[in-house]
Amino acid sequence: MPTPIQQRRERERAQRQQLIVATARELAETEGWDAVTIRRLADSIEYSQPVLYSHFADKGAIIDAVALQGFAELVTVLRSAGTGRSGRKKLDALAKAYLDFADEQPALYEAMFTLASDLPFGTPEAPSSLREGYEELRTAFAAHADGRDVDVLTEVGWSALHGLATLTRARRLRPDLRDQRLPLLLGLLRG
Amino acid sequence: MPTPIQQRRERERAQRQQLIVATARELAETEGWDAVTIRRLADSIEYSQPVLYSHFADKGAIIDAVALQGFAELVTVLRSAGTGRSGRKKLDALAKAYLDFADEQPALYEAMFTLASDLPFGTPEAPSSLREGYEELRTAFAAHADGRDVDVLTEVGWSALHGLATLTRARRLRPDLRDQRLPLLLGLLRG
DNA sequence: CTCCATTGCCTAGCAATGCTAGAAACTGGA
DNA sequence: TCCAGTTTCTAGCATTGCTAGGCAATGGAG
Repeated sequence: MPTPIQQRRERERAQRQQLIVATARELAETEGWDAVTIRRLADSIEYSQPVLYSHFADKGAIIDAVALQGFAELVTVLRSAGTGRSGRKKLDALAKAYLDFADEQPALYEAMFTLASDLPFGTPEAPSSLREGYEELRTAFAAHADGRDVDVLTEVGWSALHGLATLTRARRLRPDLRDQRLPLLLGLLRG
Repeated sequence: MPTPIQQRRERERAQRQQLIVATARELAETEGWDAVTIRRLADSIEYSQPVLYSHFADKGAIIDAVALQGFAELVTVLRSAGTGRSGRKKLDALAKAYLDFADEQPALYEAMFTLASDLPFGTPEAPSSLREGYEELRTAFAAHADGRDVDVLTEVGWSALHGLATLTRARRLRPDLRDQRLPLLLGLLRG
């Protein structure tokens, strides 16, 4: 039975936790993840370092929290790109939305896919946004399965998008071909 | 005009440099890149830390050297997978070889694609193995271009393989669908 | 209003890391 | 045997993630 005063404290605590995550994300996006140190975060939120450790077990947990936020946002981005469309148009819109997301928030995407330390993925307690994101993609691919297994197609399509996103960011692909890659991929995917 | 004795010294130096790279790679593969510290490398090669810095500007340069070695090996792997085959068989073999390479030497692959600090890629002095690797893939894709731009197709195909490799390693794909993904991708790629 | 227990917070520090300055030791020729 | 030049090592710095132990604020009881 929580007293009102305890409730207020928990509220403030949750708020501060959110501030930590937001600060980490912002700093990562502007100066890169290397610049995200516990000391700088502590300075930013105007608390001492141990306070951070009362919210998160270690630095990795902070990154995980940012990643999780990223997945949640990716879901909403994909959803809004998909609503009102279907078939080919839906797939095109989702793919473009996915690449734009990765392109516009590279540090966030990095947290989600190369920094996050083993977020539970295939497990029951996979944070729901992960599964939801997958489902969102799946509905777009379903229309183009054409006899093929929808899940396999989704995984392969997602992998292609992910590879495109990461190799583009690492500048390993020719800039002058940039606008031709996604159309070609979409052509492949719809058979 | 180098005296013989200088030559010997340079030879020994090159040998030691190679030892550093090999040690870093081995340690990374067995214990992960986090375990690769300058101190441990120095201990392993039985020299003090500053000696390492007489070979490499910083730790990143060591990783880059490992990555470069990886690209050279990837080229030979792809070549040997491709020789004697053509058309569909060649593409299949190359793709499988690529994924096997990434799967069997995850730390090496990580050095090549997520750790390497800006190896010059699109530039004139892109270490030749990078361009050679791309060319090797390109020849395999050329047979299936079918009107499409070969370079775009190669980049997209490569991205898909890369995405598959990284997402698989991060355990974000369903293990039970593992054997179905590559065949489906190959089906897409050949049109 | 005063006291006190509980909770929350901060100061100070540890161990490990990448990297470097300066001294010491070795090398090979005179 | 000695010396100049190079190579190597010892010792240390600054920064990092993380933690122990003490201090202070908070809010209820008398």
